[in-house]
Amino acid sequence: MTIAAPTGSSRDLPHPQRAEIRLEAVLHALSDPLRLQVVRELAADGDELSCSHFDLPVTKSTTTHHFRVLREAGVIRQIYRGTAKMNGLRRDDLDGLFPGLLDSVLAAAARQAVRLGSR
Amino acid sequence: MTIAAPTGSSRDLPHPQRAEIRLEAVLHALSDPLRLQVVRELAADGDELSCSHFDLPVTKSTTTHHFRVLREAGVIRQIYRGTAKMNGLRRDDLDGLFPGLLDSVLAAAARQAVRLGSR
DNA sequence: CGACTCGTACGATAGGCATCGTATTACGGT
DNA sequence: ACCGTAATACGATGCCTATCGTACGAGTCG
Repeated sequence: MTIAAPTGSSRDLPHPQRAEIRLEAVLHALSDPLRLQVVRELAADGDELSCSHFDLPVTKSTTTHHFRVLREAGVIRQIYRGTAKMNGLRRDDLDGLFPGLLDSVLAAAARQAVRLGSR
Repeated sequence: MTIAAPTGSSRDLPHPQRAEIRLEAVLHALSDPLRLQVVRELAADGDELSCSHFDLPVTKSTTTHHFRVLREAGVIRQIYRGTAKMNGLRRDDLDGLFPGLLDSVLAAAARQAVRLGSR
């Protein structure tokens, strides 16, 4: 065990395995407007985005908290890339576990955004 | 306006109109295991069910609370029918607002039920 | 090295919520 | 008219959570 850091970074974050992801936790994670917005942007971009890319109307502490909720629910995957932390949707795992769910939620969110003030 | 009670009952419950239903509220309502279970049974039955039909591991007070959350989120419709209160899924409204969402969630719940101890 | 940036950790706080128990109201039947 | 049943209302309680502020740790670049 002399080797501590497998991939080069000394920091690594706990992610639930695919089989550990619970539907209720996913729904709960998505039921917050801030977090749903983050997920929508991640899905729209399709790639990894840094935490600082998002311009959320809360402090950095709160932002960290929301990202952790999403990660612990299994919705996103976070990895450190130098000084930034990159966030990516776990689309493969979610689609594998709950086919169509993520797309339905994203479509619903998009529809509602149009229905309300859009923006 | 001499007629007060349209359908015969003096009690009526506040329901959000279709346009008032918010995705976040729906997701939050479905993120509770008890409530998700109720919605699954309602969807399986396809018809209206009385509150007392459900055998939830909580007291009646708590049951009332959960049904109210579902109703106020716009997930179910409740009407008094004599001494019982019948509950029905607002499938038409939900499908109209968020096509495919409800079915995805139900399918996801069914899959997870099989994946875990089923029952 | 030193300074700056990104994000975490920890504490504190206030509000929400799931839960209960008990008292109360509304209907239906005897 | 009376009782039983279905469900609500209300108050209490303890937990969860969204939010903040400040202090700290890890990397990057001058």
